[in-house]
Amino acid sequence: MSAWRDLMCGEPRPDQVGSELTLSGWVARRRDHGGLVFVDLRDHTGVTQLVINPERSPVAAEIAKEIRNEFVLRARGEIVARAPETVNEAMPTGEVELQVDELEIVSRSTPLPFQLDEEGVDETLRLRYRWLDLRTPRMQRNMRLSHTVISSIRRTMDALDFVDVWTPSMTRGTPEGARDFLVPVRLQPGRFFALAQSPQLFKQLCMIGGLDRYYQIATCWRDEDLRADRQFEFRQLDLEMAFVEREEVLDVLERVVVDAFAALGRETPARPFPRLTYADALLRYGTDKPDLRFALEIQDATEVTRGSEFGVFAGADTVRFLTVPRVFSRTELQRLEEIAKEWGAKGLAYLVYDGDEVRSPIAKFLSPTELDAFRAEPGSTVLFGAGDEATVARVLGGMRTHLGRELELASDEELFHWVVDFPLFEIDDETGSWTFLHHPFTAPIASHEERVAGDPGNALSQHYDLIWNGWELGSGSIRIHRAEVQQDVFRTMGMADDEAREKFAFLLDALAMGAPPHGGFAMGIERFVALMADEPNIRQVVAFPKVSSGSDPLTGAPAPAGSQQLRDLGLELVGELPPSATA
RNA sequence: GGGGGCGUAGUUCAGUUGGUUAGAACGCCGGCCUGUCACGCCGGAGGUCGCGGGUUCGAGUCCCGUCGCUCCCGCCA
Repeated sequence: MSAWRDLMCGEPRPDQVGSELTLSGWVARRRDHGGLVFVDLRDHTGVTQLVINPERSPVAAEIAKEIRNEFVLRARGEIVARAPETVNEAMPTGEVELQVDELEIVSRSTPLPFQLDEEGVDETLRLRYRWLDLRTPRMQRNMRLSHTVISSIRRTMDALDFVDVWTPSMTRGTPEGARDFLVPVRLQPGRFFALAQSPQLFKQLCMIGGLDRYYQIATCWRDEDLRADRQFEFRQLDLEMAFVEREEVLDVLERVVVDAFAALGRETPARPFPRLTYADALLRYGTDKPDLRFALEIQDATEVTRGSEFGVFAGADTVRFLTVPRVFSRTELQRLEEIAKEWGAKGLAYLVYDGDEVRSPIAKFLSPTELDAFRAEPGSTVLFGAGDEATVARVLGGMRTHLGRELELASDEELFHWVVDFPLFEIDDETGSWTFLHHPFTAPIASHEERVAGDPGNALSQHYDLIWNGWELGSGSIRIHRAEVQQDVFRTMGMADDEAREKFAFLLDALAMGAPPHGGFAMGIERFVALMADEPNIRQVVAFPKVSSGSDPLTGAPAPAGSQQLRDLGLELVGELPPSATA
């Protein structure tokens, strides 16, 4: 029993009536009745009412006059039962209260910049005073939920004999992928570390090093624009396993997810999670991370519309449509068309089945066969995408997601699924040459190894994504474990052998010295927790996040560097910089 | 780099077609109050309407620019 508190503020109950004890916490509210003073004393467990009665303790009553919101108090007194008419059924501790004998103001507080019980407070203000925001039930819940998830993950990994290995944050820049955060080095001016975008290569080296099952809650850094689900720095459950095939990796991840649900006392999702191929996902949902909580599916009409009298259909590589169980007004359709155009559509053809009537500017061009193919229930709308395949998928996929959200079509179940059989390569729009879809260490499926060099566009990879309600939780793959396959991949990407050697000598050497087959996964911790907490962005589950411009309202970082500091690093600022950049 | 939304008191917001001294609630300060629990009552302080420019007799309101926040596209191996 500490002198500071014998119970937490949420704990007093009727069976403790009569006990003399100390409570410590923050003042949530003071109700001063002139004589009697009531104080709601709060900590993260809850609130207990203190009663300061001048007849019981004149000294405490004198002190109580000074009390303001968010003062830290220590109160010693007796837990007493409340009179029946003063019981507060709305609070767990509402049957009792602490009659205060001794009261100490442990710490004072200035008036707050915002009220802790107010909703909708500007987020920058909350972040500027995050220590206050953290006191709110929302943030307490999120921080503790985050902890519960992470400790559950560690338990699962431990139970499955994974070894937690620390890998460097400061490492060598990766030539492709996201922008690196660079760290200048005083001992070697002009040279830079890059902050790790992920421990990818190190964990592969762990496998080659015989560590067999590696994991880490790894912090990663990527210098890309921030989003609701993206921060400069974030954590991932990073794992890698030797002598495994895809199914064993997926099994581990499913356990991690199910155990986390159980740790939070929630109904666990059914295993195994459904599988969807990349090709199927793109065809039916127009995206590789579909939200499957609603059933809308895209259908292909390319065959049906071949030779259509509607020129747009006839001239398109691909024609697909999405049937939505709702009728839209002209205005709504115009709005949808604008959205479709933002995604690259030239327009948005539609058929509205409004009762017996079909509203559509294009119906008159369509043959009976076509109309038959598109026929839908009265009270629905068919939306078309026509053009190249990628654009059609993007437009109709985007439309599906947009309408799913807008029309609130999603069921309230938690849906996890895997997307598998991704292509190994895609054409880089800028260079016109082959580039990897995920990273260059992903293995092709065994029967497609020859295609790496011979037919890259048709080589499927052993990559897999884990999707939860339309959010990409993470991804992984079986990796290349043979140096010659790795060389083939680099060559297909147009990387000369000496260039590959220069950038990845250590990997190629390692692969050449007894590399076991291996594969792994990386799951975004903050995304997982944000979804668990039902928060719309990951800032709400990060203790001290950055805002979308990339700055931290609390510390004011990033900040200019002093000129001496820059000189030590061999750095000089050039070009036009905002005034704030000069120290 | 591009597109959308927002910016009025410490906070959350209202502010009509451009028109008198920019309001409310909560918070804050002072006073009263011994059973409240969103305590109550009385009184008070508090505003560069994000910033700059323009139109106008007159701008919180209209226009242009800019800054900040936010969501999205690009980007995120």
